[in-house]
Amino acid sequence: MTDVLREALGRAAEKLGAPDVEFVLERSKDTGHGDMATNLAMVLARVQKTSPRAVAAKILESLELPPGLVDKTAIAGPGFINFWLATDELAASLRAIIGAGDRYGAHDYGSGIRVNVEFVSVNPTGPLHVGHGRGGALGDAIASLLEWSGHQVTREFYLNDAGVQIDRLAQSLWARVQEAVGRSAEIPEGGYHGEYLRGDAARLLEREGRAFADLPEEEGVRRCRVLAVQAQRETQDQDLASFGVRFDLISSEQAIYDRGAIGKTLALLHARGLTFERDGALWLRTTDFGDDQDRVLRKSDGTYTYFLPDIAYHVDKHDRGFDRAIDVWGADHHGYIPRVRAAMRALGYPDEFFHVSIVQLVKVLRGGEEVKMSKRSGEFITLRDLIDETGPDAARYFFLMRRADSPLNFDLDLATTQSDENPVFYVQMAHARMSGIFRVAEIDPDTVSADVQLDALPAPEDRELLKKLTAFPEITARAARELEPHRLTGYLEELARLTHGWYHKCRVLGEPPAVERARLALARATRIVLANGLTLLGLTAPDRI
RNA sequence: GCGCCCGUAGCUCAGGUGGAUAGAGCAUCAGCCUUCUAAGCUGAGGGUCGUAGGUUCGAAUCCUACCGGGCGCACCA
Repeated sequence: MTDVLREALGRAAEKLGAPDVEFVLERSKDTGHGDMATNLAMVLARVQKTSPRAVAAKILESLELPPGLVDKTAIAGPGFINFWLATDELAASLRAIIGAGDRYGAHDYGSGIRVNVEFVSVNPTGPLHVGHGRGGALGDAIASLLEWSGHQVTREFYLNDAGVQIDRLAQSLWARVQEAVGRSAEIPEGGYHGEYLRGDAARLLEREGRAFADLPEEEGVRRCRVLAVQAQRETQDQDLASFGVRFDLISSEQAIYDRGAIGKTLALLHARGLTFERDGALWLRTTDFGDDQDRVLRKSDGTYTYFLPDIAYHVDKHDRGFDRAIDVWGADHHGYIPRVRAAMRALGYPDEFFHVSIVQLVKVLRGGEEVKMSKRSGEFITLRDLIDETGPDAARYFFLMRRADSPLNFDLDLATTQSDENPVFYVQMAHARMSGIFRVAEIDPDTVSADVQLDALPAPEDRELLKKLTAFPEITARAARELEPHRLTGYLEELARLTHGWYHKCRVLGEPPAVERARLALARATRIVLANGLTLLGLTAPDRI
């Protein structure tokens, strides 16, 4: 309906001699301002140097609207034009919601666009902590939003299974193995002190036999390299699975080395004349592409920096045919963005190809006090601990309810509260209440007819709730375009508030038949939108709580 | 020192491609239970949108400077 109105306004602007003017058509924030509002007159007035209200009057004169769309128009404030939508138009929206069902809010504008969303991508050196949980929730939600707008999405995890940190992990595990058979052993400098390696060592000995500990150190450590990574990956996968996050592909850094992608990437950059040698090292001239200093690709000792395999990995994403590569990174990596972007430009990729969403830190609060985390000592709140305490729904919701680039306070007490103060509970409760109506009536909601007389909805709350439902597709589109799932949690809370208010004020069952039928349809539509929003974010939509 | 992010109600935060009287939740205060879940609802108070300039008919939003907080500035990963 907004499209029809927008086109009509565009044609009116054309008649007034401004064919390509950009204007805003939005939902009115205030019910006194009708259902829709546009600033078209004010924008035109600026160009034509006349009074906005006078222009608004001219627009309304030349505006040709199809019948049955708008009941009433008004010029208001500094020159806004407000529209009151006809009841028939709202009735059509109700039918559209019910007709689309679990696809209501989906779009197809992303059709044919292939997107790679890479997230979590934590080193396989220990369990996931809460920060990874936020990245996981965000990446998964971004991926889902893009799918809902028609994109073809691959969820990918980049596994840093090469490099010096894996050596230290292997040495640390070997030390725990020695310890487990009663020998004294030291965790190496920069190694991993966490308790989890003790458990891994015990399981390893059980599986491989006690003789494993008697291997020569070199061989023992070598085998620990593989076994340690495997053990951490298993734990991480279990944690992610119970969090409802699943990947289409795990990409290994080691594999990038093994298949010679490093050399190819180097050759690619060299062929473009963008590398140079200085002080025995090989550099990439990233300053030509917006970075504030050039970066080393190959150190003077002959080994590669992390930067080079990372470029190779993104080349690989590009070669696999993705139109966009979206990376979800922790805030501590944001300084790394300019050099990777520079590398992408150096390779001639369009700027839209590479995007990074930064996730800020999570502060966990209990009883109003911060729960301190220290990775160095090996004591930190793991994602597992968090899920065990709050359940996956609350954890996911809390991670998503703030903008990713602002720090998050995760209030454990609030997340586990079964009351309206808890936003997850509040939204799920709204869904459960809608389901409750059908349960009591002993009606299958999917059989409720959408073909109802909207005049039979007597309360303003009926109309307000329905209008809110019709905003859902705009919210999913905006959230997908901006890669901002928090827009959806915010919308769901607003919708839940209206739903609870409507439920309280407007009875459904036992009303006159026409009213009951209309409200059953409205309850069905509300249930659909709440369920779609929750499902999209990876949460359950319970029928009872 | 340089770069990026942030600064909005007592608290936690939306709004940020310039638009109408700056919003929500929590907290506070005042009310409301013969109900399809009170696990709920209604109302009130509460603001120099960090500060100072600038652009504009119009700035929380854009620009500049400054103040405060976070993160980053490796031939680490």
